[in-house]
Amino acid sequence: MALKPVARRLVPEDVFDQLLGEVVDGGLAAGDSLPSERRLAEVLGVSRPAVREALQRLSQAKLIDVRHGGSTTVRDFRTSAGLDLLPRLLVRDGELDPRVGRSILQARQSIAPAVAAQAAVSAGPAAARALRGAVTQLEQATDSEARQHAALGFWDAVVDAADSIVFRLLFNSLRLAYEPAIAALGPVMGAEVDNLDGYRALADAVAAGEATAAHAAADELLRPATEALGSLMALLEPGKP
Amino acid sequence: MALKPVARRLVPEDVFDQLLGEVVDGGLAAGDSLPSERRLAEVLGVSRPAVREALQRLSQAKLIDVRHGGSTTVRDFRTSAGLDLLPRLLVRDGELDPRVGRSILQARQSIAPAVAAQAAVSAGPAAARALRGAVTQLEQATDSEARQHAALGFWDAVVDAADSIVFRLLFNSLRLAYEPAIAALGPVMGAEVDNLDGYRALADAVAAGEATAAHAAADELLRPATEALGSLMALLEPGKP
DNA sequence: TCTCAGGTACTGGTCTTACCACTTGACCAC
DNA sequence: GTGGTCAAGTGGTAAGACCAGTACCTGAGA
Repeated sequence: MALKPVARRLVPEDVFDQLLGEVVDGGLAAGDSLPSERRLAEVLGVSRPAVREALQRLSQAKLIDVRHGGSTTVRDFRTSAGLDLLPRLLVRDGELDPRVGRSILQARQSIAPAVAAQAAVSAGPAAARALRGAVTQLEQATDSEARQHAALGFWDAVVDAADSIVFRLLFNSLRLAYEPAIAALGPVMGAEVDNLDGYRALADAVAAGEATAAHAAADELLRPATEALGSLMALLEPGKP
Repeated sequence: MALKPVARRLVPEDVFDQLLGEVVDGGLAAGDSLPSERRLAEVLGVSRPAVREALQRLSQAKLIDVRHGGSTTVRDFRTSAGLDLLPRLLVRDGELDPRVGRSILQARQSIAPAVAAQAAVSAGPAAARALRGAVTQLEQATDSEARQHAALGFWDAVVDAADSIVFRLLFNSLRLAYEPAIAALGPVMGAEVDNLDGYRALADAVAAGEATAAHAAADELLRPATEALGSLMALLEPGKP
């Protein structure tokens, strides 16, 4: 019996999602003016504070520009939004955007080896222990989804070992985008998380402080999935703009 | 007579900043409970909606956990916050945190070459033109600060050429952290933005589609500043934890 | 006819108050 | 122990009012 928590839609959250959708889908183009708070509240059938909360959140995400006394306008999210917008771009209306997914895997392929190399430089005994523990977790995971979660835990340990606040926050942002998509990504990532030798090699290199080896191990570990999704995308969108 | 615009503190913004400071400075540890909204409003002398807006923004930044009916608790921002928090961490109380700054330059050193390489792969004629225009801007900038802004414009063009939504949002996040610190970073970055040959070499490599050369050019361009700040930090904090 | 000061209508910013919905914990009956 | 009930406290939402800043139009003066 698989029960799941009931989804409770909060009003400002709903308003936020609706406006966000309009902005990222282009229904509201950059430079457009939004209706006034009172008008929005009336149209949506909610109170003004609810609209206000949603607008403030959009403003914090750099998606709109609110000016006291003037009208609030839509910004170009591609040039202003930060990485925290990524989860909202990857899964839209419950569906994965394959172009965003490919971009994530490409970025991962570029960045993860660098993180691994830095982890090898700064890792102490405690970090090495944590890394080995993560490998054990990975070995004990039974199904593919559990292994994907364990793999996230492994990379979490690598990022910890790297001891970099930027890499840490960057990892958090990417994980936030990745986690909701784990089930959908199972087929693509299955081979990668089954490659236990790859994880062991990476963990050993980091623990031994061998930056070059760690870099290479991470690159090898991730490359198959990156290339698999890359060629898959090339098939799906032959005439990419 | 040098007048400057009066700082218009908006109430929710002020509340947000105060609570944010408590969270990142450890005055409120992870797991701690915040006072109720009514209590906070009373203590701070503002209305509840104002407090609410601030709390919602903290919640969106993944810094607190708000539960209907229960108390709102502080989360561990190191494991939950996204990269959009970076600007707030880099400059705190008007001062730069050198450890965060060093982390940013290290991450830049790791990531930028990868972006340059991908730009070389995907750049079309338009992107190459934009890149050359950015170099021209850089050549025409007179003082150091203008050159730093022009350098940002150059990297903006590189990121555009890479045609990756993740790299684009990542760049936006880093730029948002970097821009307020430009004046303070002048001494460290001066030599880098004076290295016009380095930018030209990188632009040429990207325009020519030579990924390996672009990677190397970007690495060379950024390395001096990275190492300069790295050794500076090593001096400042000999017993880094 | 042009220019610009002033008014006016509309926008976001803030507060107050009230009520609803949910969680918690204590108490009580079974 | 188990489950039900209730009260108190919390966040969620709404309505209305007023303050503060902006955009625009209007009319007097040049």
